[in-house]
Amino acid sequence: MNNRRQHCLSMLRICKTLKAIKQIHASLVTTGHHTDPFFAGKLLLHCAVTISDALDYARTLFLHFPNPDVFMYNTLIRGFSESGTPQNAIFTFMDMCRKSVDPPDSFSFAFVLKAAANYRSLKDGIQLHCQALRHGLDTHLFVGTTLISMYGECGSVQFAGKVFEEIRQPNVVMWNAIVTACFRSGDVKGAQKMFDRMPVKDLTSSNIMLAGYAKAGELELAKKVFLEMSLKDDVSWSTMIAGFAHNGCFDEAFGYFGELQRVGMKANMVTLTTVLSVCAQMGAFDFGKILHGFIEKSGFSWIISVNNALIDTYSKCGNVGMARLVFERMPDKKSIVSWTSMIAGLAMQGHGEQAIQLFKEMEDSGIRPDGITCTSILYACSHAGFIEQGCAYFSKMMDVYNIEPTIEHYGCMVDLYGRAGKLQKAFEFACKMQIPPNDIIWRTLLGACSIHGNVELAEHVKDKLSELDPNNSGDHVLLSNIYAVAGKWKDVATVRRSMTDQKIKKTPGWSMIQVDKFIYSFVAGEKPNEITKEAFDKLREIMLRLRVEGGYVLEVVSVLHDIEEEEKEDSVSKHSEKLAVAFGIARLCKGKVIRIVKNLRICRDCHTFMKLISKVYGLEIMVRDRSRFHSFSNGSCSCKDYW
DNA sequence: TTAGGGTTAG
Repeated sequence: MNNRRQHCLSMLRICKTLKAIKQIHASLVTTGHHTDPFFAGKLLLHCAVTISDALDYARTLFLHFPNPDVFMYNTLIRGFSESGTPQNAIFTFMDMCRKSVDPPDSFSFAFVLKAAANYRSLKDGIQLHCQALRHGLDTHLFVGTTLISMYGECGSVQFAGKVFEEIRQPNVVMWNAIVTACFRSGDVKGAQKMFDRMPVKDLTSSNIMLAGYAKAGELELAKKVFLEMSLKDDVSWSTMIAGFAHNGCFDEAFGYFGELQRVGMKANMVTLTTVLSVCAQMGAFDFGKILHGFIEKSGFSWIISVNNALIDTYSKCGNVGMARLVFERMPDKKSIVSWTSMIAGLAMQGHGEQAIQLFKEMEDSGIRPDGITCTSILYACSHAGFIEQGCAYFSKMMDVYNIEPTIEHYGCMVDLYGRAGKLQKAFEFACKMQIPPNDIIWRTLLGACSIHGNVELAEHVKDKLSELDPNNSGDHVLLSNIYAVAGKWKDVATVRRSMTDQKIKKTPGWSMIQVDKFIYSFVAGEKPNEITKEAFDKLREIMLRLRVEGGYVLEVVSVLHDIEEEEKEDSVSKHSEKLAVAFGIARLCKGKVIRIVKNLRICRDCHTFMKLISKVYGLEIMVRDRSRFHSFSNGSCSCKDYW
């Protein structure tokens, strides 16, 4: 019997797929061991916990087992608690209380409380707490710790505190749990107090403080703790990098990465994915390439998450070819994140057909899309003008893949109709949504009204926005631009006045360009300096050449005021991306691709301008705007003028 | 205790 047990265990150890699990199950049935609690328990554990997609099979196994013991109940609860449907863990737990001969133990409570925490159900959490109390397990170290975590996740720091104070001698894990719970509930001061009270602090406790401060945006406090730490590990460093990156302080995030290397600490895979995501957000292509080289050399290139980050980085830095190369190189190891990143990357570049083709390949290879994959394919359709395909994917998502649409999916659909000029359809769709439309939905529609010049609907939509997000400067500017295009100058003035009255400031546009090792940024309306003077001089020269050789005429519709034509020209010609591209032409070597990152969307005039430069100067220009890429070459753009 | 894919707009 012992030999058989050993054999079964070693079989399970090497078993990685559901198919292999089924074979082991079949062999247990032939020998009659499938009803033995030992074998059944181990098999169940493997299905419910170890293998990622075998939870349904675990449930079937469980249901066919005549008298499941506590271990089997706990295993199924554990599997469900980490799944997409943690509520099932609660149902299994209730079933256990009703039917099982043995009562739930500390493990049952630890797992089921984790489930309540995972879907943030305070109501279920409290009921489970009462049950734990009834069984005398509420002060058990494991159960108590999960109770604290659960209350923290559910935002109830008071209850977490009450549980904590009941424990006579909390260990360090429990202290960490109460500090985390405070941070989770947004109680930074409480976390600080608890941290000060801790009798013993280990490295983990300090790391929790770093992460908590950083997530709360308290970067100075995080820095202080970091400096005071006598011992720092790789987690401390990557927490700092991620913390600064999350708060938009990319330079400092990079700084910590440099410092980490200087002190001789080794970057782990989390650090690398974090730094890559900073590159992606900044559009820092050259640095991304250096990191890629480092990853290859240091043996991280087989890790799925690192590859996913590389795909995303290359995509967001405009090199979809390199992204594709990384993607193709991971044949059996693509995760749903890999597929989604690649589809989104293609979509951002305006390669709608290729995105759809890849989605098909994914389906053919038996991979099920998740909600985010569906958002990406809908995004691809809306940005390529594929209305029918977009609608078909939306239906397929619900009917075939059983995915409930979220606000993001609805957003894509409103964009799909709106961008294509079907404004009425877009409006009706927004009104009929299963969830209440948020500001983004209405803003999408306002953007569509701007593209297609529909003043009446724009005013109606702006009213909705004024209820949901009244101080958003972009909405005011957009409405003002819509009026300006329609020549309604009185209305333009009214919007302008209300912006001044409410102290709403227009976000200035900026563009960045890297030349050699430096990043230069150009901000609309900033004071002239040496760099901008150089850019302006070059820009004047370029404009002249484009007028003569390319027949360029400024498009000046999208300017706020009713001002003289000449002044409008001046305003449009100052757009930051024009200055950045002029600077690039002045400073970069011939033949080098000009890469620009911009914070807002590119305007129609700048778009025409870039197309002409690419033709007249024989250059390749890449502009990453707020939401996508424009690759200009030989007089045309990859977005096919649809954006 | 750290990370990684998604909707809009200025």
